[in-house]
Amino acid sequence: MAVFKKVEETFLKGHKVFIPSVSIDCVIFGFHNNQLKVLLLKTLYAKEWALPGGFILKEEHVDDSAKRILEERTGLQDIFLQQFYTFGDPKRSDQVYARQMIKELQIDVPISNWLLQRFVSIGYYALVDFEAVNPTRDFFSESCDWHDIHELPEMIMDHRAIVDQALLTLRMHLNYHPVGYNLLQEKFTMPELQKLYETILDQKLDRRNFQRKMVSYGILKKLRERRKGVAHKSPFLYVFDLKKYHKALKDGFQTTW
Amino acid sequence: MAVFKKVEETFLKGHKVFIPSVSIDCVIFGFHNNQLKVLLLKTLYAKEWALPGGFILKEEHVDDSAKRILEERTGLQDIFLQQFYTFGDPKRSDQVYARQMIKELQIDVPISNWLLQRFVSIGYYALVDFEAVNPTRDFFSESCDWHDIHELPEMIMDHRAIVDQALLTLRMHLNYHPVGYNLLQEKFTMPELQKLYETILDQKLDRRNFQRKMVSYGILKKLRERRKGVAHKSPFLYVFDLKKYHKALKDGFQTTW
DNA sequence: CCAAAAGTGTTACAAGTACACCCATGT
DNA sequence: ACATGGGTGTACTTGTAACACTTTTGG
Repeated sequence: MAVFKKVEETFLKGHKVFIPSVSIDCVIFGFHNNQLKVLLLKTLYAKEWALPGGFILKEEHVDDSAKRILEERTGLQDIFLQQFYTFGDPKRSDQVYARQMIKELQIDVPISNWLLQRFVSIGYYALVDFEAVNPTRDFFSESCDWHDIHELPEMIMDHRAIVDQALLTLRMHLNYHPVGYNLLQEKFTMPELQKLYETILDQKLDRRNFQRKMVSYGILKKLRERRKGVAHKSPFLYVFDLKKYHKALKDGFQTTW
Repeated sequence: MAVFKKVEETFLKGHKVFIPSVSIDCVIFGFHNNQLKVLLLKTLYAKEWALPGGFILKEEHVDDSAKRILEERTGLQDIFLQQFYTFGDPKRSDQVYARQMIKELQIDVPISNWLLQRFVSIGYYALVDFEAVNPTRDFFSESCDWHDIHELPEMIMDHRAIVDQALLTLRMHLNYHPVGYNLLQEKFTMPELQKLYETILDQKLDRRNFQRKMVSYGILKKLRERRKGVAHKSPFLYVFDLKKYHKALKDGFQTTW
């Protein structure tokens, strides 16, 4: 059984390729049907779900580890990734689930095994195009699925707190870095962009003020095209003006002082 | 020689008490003579300076490790501490300096020694009362001193970049969390508070607008007392209204949306 | 008595908020 | 034809920026 082999190999040989004590957890946000979604893995040997995560190769930049983990779960490259916090509570206890696993799989693993040690976990959040993602489970899980941010299932360890922290950070960053580019299709309408903001911020925004503010950033290009086949008045399509978008990101959007 | 003993012990027995692969670096900010200062350690076996840092005890919360490290260097408890980024470039190479040390001290250490491995470092910044600090060196350094943020000496590894990142983060946080409370004496004048802000932000601010804005936060108490013995008109003293200060911190100062 | 710093107030402009009208589209 | 959502404009409120005058103090 391939899964068994792979899990056993990770337990027994992981310490040769990964650095110990440090893991990575990714909160992958997507947007679909006007809802903010998070990509989760159903654990094999527990009823809870888990964040896509992994370990850091001995000579790998931590950012690259996160990127690698993300590519494996989504099939996407060039993902928008942002480190947001490192979780260092000794009682996060990655061990509980790991112990359950070796018990279920009846792998012969000493208590000193690297995976049974305490882990500090570096949290990254990612913004991805929901449609483009091909959710792919890993060897420690039975499936990989999107979950509405408002209806998250039971999650292992402190993963729920990690999601909450990621969302808080994303909300903060929203003021500095317009995120639509990463979460929407190439072409989108203003109402769609607004729904995205409303969903992330979990509050209603004024239609007209939102439009004015977005336009004022000067990073959007309004197309002559309109969204077809929808009920009511057909809205205009927009795309990000990548040149101006990246320039604005570099210069920063807001400073107050 | 006590230093030798302690360093040797860390190399040889550190892996029994600390978790591997993870270190902590602290950027300790103080304010003195209208200048922003950073507390640095002069390394024993190199000409460069280093950030106060350390490792995480096996059962210790990472926040507590940072707190412990800070207490050891400053003699202060209850310090304002904020995790701001985790540095994970494999080429940060903590090893260079460690290797230099074992060469100088002629300690017999195998290449597999825990301290010669790659480290991921969690960055914390701290805001402390300059006057209250008693700078104390550790066993890897010959002295511990304040340095002006604008005149930093040569620093080991990526420590300079860590300081820069800490300062950037502090500037960002300034909009959300007024920091005067941690960096100034209990009683202070408005011009002193303004100097602090100007120093952190590295820009002049308008006297009158600054005062109005600060007062509008409603977290200061104006005393009847004035600063005595200074040239020119004596300025009023202020203290933080701790009750309102903490309430404001919890509620947040700014949200824009 | 004067230079330098501190206290205070006013005005102009930009940004954010609230709200109203008309238009296009599918049912 | 009409209900629903989309496009656009305008007044009001708040916040930020720029700026001037008076007061106090030590030298």
